[in-house]
Amino acid sequence: MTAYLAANIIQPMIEHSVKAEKTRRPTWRDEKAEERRLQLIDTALEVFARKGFDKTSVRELAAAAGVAQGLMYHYFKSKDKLLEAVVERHSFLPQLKSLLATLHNEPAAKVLKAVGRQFYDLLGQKESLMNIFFHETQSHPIVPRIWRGIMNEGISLFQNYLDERVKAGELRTHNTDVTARTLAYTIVLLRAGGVAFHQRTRPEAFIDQMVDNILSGIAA
Amino acid sequence: MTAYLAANIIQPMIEHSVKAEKTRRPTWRDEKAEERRLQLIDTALEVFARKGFDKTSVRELAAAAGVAQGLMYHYFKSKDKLLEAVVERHSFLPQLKSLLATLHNEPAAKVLKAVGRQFYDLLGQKESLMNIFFHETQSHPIVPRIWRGIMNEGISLFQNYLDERVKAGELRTHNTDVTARTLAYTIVLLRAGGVAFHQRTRPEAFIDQMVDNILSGIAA
Amino acid sequence: MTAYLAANIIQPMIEHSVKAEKTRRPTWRDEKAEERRLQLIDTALEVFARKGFDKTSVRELAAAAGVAQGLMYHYFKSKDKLLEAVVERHSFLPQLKSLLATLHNEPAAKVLKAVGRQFYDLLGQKESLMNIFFHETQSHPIVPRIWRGIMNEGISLFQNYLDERVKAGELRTHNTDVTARTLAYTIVLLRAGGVAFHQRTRPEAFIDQMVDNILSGIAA
Amino acid sequence: MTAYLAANIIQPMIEHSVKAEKTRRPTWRDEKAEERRLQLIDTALEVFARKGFDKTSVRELAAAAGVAQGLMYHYFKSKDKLLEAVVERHSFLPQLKSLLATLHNEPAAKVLKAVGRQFYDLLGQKESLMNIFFHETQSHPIVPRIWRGIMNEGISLFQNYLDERVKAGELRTHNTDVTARTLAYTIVLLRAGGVAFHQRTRPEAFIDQMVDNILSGIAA
DNA sequence: GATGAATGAGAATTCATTCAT
DNA sequence: CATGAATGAATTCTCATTCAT
Repeated sequence: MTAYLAANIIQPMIEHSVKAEKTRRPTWRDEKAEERRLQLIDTALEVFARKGFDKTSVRELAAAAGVAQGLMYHYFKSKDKLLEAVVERHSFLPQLKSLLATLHNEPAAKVLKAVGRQFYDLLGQKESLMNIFFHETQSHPIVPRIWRGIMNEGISLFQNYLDERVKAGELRTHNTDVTARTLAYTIVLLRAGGVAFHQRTRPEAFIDQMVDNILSGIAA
Repeated sequence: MTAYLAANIIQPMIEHSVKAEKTRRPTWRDEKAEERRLQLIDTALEVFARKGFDKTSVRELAAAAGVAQGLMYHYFKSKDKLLEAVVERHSFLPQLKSLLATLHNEPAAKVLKAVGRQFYDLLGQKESLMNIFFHETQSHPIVPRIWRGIMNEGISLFQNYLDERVKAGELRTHNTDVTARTLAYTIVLLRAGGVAFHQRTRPEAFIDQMVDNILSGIAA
Repeated sequence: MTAYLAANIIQPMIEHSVKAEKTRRPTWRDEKAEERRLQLIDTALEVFARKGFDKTSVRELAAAAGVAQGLMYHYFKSKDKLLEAVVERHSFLPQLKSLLATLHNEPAAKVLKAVGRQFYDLLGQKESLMNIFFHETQSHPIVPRIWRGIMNEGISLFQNYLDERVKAGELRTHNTDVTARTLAYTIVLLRAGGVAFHQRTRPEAFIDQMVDNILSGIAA
Repeated sequence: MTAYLAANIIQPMIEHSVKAEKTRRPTWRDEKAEERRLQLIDTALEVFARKGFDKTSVRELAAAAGVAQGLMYHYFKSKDKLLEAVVERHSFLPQLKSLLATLHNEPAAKVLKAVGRQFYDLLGQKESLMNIFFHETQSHPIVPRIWRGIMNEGISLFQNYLDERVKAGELRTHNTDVTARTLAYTIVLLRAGGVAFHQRTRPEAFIDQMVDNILSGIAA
């Protein structure tokens, strides 16, 4: 029995998502559970974005999802882990990648504006997540980690594209990292600060003109 | 800056302590009290920036300042009001204004890089405040209000300068709002994201090249 | 012991499972169920002894036994009832009785030491149960009831033996209750406190010398 | 300010009992606070003894003491620390020592019974504490530590006395550790088990006869 | 001004127990 | 038999705030 105990007590915390028992096709119950899990995550995303992580109690989250508070802890070990699940699930890295995958061998003058707008739109769709990225960075290391992952990957892909255009002779030889970041950072703050700052230029027009500026320069 | 202080710091102090008998020379006691008040604000700035507002208890703030918790409530009506005092006192609008005041009639090619770097440095000096701007925006309306005030004013002044240079014929006619924001936003995220994103270019060089790009364009 | 088991273990099992159709030969399923029931009890004994009743959750018990929590409630109406089942099943009264049954008409000088050591060993084998006796007495009346039953019965039998030896002229006329309890109590605490107190004398030697002292006295 | 912060933040937890500020004579407020502290401890002793540590909520403790729950945490860092404070404060080691200090050079035949009874009485006065010793040993290491300290010290002193009597020629040469423990352990269980076991002999008489047995032996 | 004792609401988390599958 | 999702009450602990001294 000692061996038995050892095997079962040492790691009594049951991972409920990844079933330990070999690989087994998910039963109806498992599917329901996974559905519920996602529902809880999605609800949490909205509430966290709206009220902020610290200002949201687990009781509220449960109420928003229409379940008992205790159930939250059936699905997530802690409120912190729930936040992690939220940012992991809603990371828009895939969308960003596919957005940037279409670029190859297209002339910059033609696509930069389109890509800028699409990026701006993507951030708009992910407003709740952006909110979390901006506000909950400090206490939860996973939040900046995900955010960093997205930005670094996106900028890297974007830079590759710019390098191609340099090779193709469309752009002059220059530090494409700077260009990529200038465009990306500006669009991010355009979105995040959009509510905050009195922007006089509509975002789409802003992006177009920014691209023009960077392509042709503003010197007389 | 003196006017600023007078309007925002002195007045709330008087309000709670000696009930301002018209205008009266500050006594020794008043000065001591003001000193203590500022000490509490400065300590709070650091602790809030490091731990976040919600994660910081009044007890901790008091301990960090070396006073009893109760004393906090002599100087600030509530923890929220303390945060307001912090962002009000440390708003760097004055510094930003004076930074931009030197620009008039200077050629853009010469000064844009310098101004960009100075702005970047200023943000660096105000790192704690930036932290608060980014993280505590949601629950405390005064935070984004101040932040907005700084950005809008700064961009407006910067834009005025750019318009001058257009008039002077140094820059071509264009939407200077876009240029101002492109530079400002990028530098802000360069600072805020500096730790987060793997930036391959050193900030000073980055700013120089960004200015070059925007002035001359990157098209071949 | 069989009678004991029949009375205490078999019956509650039947009660909850197959609703005892008179007396009926146990089927294979009944046997499996009984096996499982005993496994749950035995696991619970270990875990309760190690962690304490209150500090052990049903979830942990289930995990330790390798079953789902819900199953616990098929076999035991509540966590409290499980504890009762544990102390009932592991009561070592039968062993104690058989240990004391061998004494009759044996000379005290010869057997007291042996009996003392055997009692000490028995307590050692039942360490987990002893733990429960000592720690969970308060909240669960059945615990002290069982413990009392064992002690009272044991001491009574032991006293009978001593009375015999008095009658046989081997021991002087005296209050044998006192003697029986002195030996029994001391051995119990020797065991229970063994870990706690810095005992300078090894238990076996201790028991021998204690018996010598009581038989012959320590007066010069 | 950095030094300031370092000095005050690193150890923000204020020890409230031992004032850090030099040594300063206790003010009226300090005295009130200490009184309150003791009141909370004493209340806790009773309630813990009656209901058991785990079954007692901090809410109940506060109610029993007539204060707000939050105040408990002003005086004790946690419920566990409160228990530690309880056993530390009520350790009866001093009383036990003074009880045993009177023994020197007194003849054993005369004093053993008296000391036995006094020890029994002392345990009776400390019934609540004994309860805690017996029931809360497992989860709170300080409990057995204190209990061990008392027992070891007491037995050691008692043994010294017995050794003296051996040297004085009143007792025969023998392992006095065994004698000391036999008497002590039996009295402890006499007290602790008193309620539990059907003792047929009144405690005082029991102690007298036990001492007689050990001094003179029970052999015919 | 300054202290820290005192309050009570509310937070995260645990847990025995039930029950549909 | 067996599972584990679901419940909701209870628990420990934190914290902003007040106030007598």
